Amino acid sequence: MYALVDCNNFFVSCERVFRPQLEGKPVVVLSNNDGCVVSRSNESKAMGIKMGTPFFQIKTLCDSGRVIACSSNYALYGDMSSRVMTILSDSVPKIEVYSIDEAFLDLKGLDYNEILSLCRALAGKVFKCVGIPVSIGLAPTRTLAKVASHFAKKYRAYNGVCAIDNDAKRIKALSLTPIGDVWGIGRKLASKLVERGISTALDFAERPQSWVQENFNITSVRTWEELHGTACIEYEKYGRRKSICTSRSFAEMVTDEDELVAKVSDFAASCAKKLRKEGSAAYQITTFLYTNRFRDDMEQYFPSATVRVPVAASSTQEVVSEAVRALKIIYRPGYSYKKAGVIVDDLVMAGQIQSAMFDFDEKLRSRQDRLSELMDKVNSENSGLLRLATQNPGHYSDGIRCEHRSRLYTTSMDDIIQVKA
DNA sequence: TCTGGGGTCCTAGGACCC
DNA sequence: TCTGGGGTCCTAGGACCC
Repeated sequence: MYALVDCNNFFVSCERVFRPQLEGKPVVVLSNNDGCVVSRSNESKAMGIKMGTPFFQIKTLCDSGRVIACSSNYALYGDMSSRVMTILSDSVPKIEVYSIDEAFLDLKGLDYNEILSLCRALAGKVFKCVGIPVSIGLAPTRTLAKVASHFAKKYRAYNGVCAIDNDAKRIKALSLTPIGDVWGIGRKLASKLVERGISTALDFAERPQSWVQENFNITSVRTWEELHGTACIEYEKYGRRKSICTSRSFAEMVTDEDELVAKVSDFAASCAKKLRKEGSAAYQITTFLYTNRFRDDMEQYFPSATVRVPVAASSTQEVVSEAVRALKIIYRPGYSYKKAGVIVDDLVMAGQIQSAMFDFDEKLRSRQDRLSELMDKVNSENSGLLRLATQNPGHYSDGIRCEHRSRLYTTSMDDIIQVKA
């Protein structure tokens, strides 16, 4: 059996832990820049507010106090998440953290009765210790566990834990699940399936496997298998990430090249820091720019440029200078840019970097690496104190809108440092 | 006026090889 | 004028996830 533990309305629940007065009220959490809705309480869902709704469309509701909006506070959510995950991993042999608010539990070797009571106890323990309500779905495959967790969340009678543990329950659950709600069936696929008369997960499962194979791809066949109770989506191997990205939309559109250089430098510096933190280095650095895709009245331009380095890089200096080089390749005056970002990929572990045969810059590289190490050390105590001259003073998140931000309740030192900076 | 950010996997098609 | 066949590898872009 697989168990999927899913935190209910996670970001909203995090806010409520520290502001209990939000309990029972319609609350939403907004994305960066107070752009759109990314988490909703049950009450705001009931009002018909959809995931991804642009904030300006519900601003009147918020201004009149009928809905409470919070700016997102990722430092807080990350910290709450790790508290939840710690409790889970202390309680079962192995967990796989699937996202900030979800984890699969490996329950091998436990007998069924034990599993059910363990899951009930776990849900209680997480709520008691962290204050976050969770739903747990139990089933023979991950896809069915996802389905089960939806039922656990939707119907109070389950008390937070729902098991799909026989065929009758499986059929019943699938018949009540819209095809688009199935894990792995996205918008495009769902509409194709609906066109072919398939509206529920059961409709899909009842088609012959050969039909799925002929009309769709391997991913859909796996989903079909999983819905039938055959596990075929593997436990993710704990590999390192294959790419790292830092990007932001801007509150105000940017036209000036120097301003973009400063922002891209910040994003690149952030990528370099993430690389060093997990002990890897990158052969490829990509910079991309977006104009505002919602403005039909303006010229659109979505360029990107990728540069390769001969020796995998993780120093702030090198990643920043390559990202800026890529930016200068794609920058065109006359456009208003709404978003930019830097991606580093083709990653290797820092210990396994292959030196280039004619690396005339070897000394320079090793000095830059040492300097970056030093920057990390200083910056860990004084966030953002040391930076390259091309970077912005302050933090790249400064200047983006967050007018409804909660305090950094669990990481208060960071709070103070941010205020100083 | 105002519309997020960070990932993974799959596949078609091109480049290249013999 | 006529211009093969079969295989692998790589990559960009699409679809999906939270």
